[in-house]
Amino acid sequence: MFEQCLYFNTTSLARQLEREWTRAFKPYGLTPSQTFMLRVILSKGAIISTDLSLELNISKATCSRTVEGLIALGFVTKIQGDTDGRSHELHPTLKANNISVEINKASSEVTKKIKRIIGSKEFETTVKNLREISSSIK
Amino acid sequence: MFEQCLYFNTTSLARQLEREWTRAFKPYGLTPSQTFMLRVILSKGAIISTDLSLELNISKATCSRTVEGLIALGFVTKIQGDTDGRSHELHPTLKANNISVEINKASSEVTKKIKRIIGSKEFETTVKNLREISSSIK
DNA sequence: ATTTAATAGTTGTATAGCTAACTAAATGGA
DNA sequence: TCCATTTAGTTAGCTATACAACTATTAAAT
Repeated sequence: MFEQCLYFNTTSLARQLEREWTRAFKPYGLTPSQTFMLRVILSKGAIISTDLSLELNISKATCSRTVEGLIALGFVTKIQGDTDGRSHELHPTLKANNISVEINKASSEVTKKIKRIIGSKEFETTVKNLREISSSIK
Repeated sequence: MFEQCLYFNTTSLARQLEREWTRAFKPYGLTPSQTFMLRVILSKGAIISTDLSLELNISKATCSRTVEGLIALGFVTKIQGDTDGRSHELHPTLKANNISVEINKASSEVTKKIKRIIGSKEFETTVKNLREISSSIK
């Protein structure tokens, strides 16, 4: 019924992709949201909440809760920086560093699989279009 | 960081679109999920839960909960059909019929706005690509 | 006809997301 | 210096979503 609808088709595909990436990260006891956040923290080494929510395009409330989860799982620690008393730096733990390579690989495996199915070219133009739409309505 | 990632960019755009469509349907006291479900029910006249979840690409559990919400709001009624004792038909109420035209219009206004920003052509190829990806990984 | 399978829906439990309201700390005038 | 404003983060309360386990009903098999 909603063949032409951007909202419907985007949210619908998002749900399907959620399933794929959930499966990929399950061996590490992590959800996609947790994993993507952890990947940012790992790649930056240290980052504060505000920057993290910008990078991930989520609200600060959601960011706060996801960080909480990663701390509970022992993948992240909060470290009080000396510059600003309101915020603290988020650091990856050893446990996080140990799976860093693997979670990146798990994600790229799913990507490869989908690229194989739909073709590299269509994959890339679609991603490009998504980003353009996203940034133009921001 | 995830410029090339289909998962990240799809879910990220989905969140932004959610905001746009939420605003559009707010005057009717409905969320996007509720509204899209109601639009299906209005267009079919009568439909059972299983068909509804297929049409919307959601799980039967989610479907059940969303229907519950629409009933509580007085937009839908459950009617026991005579064919199958396990299921019941979902019918739109008068209250639903009264806003039918308006909610369709509200949705197409948002669509128009976004099309104006990004261009009709890009809009349409993107939607087409999303559908192709969706159906090929199903 | 009776037992087994499959199907339709609901409910429990969990994560992810949002907005709004809040606390605490830093910044900027006056 | 002190008050007002901004900024950083958390908490409350809500919806949407899924999977898994459940009830009830129908269909199929023997």
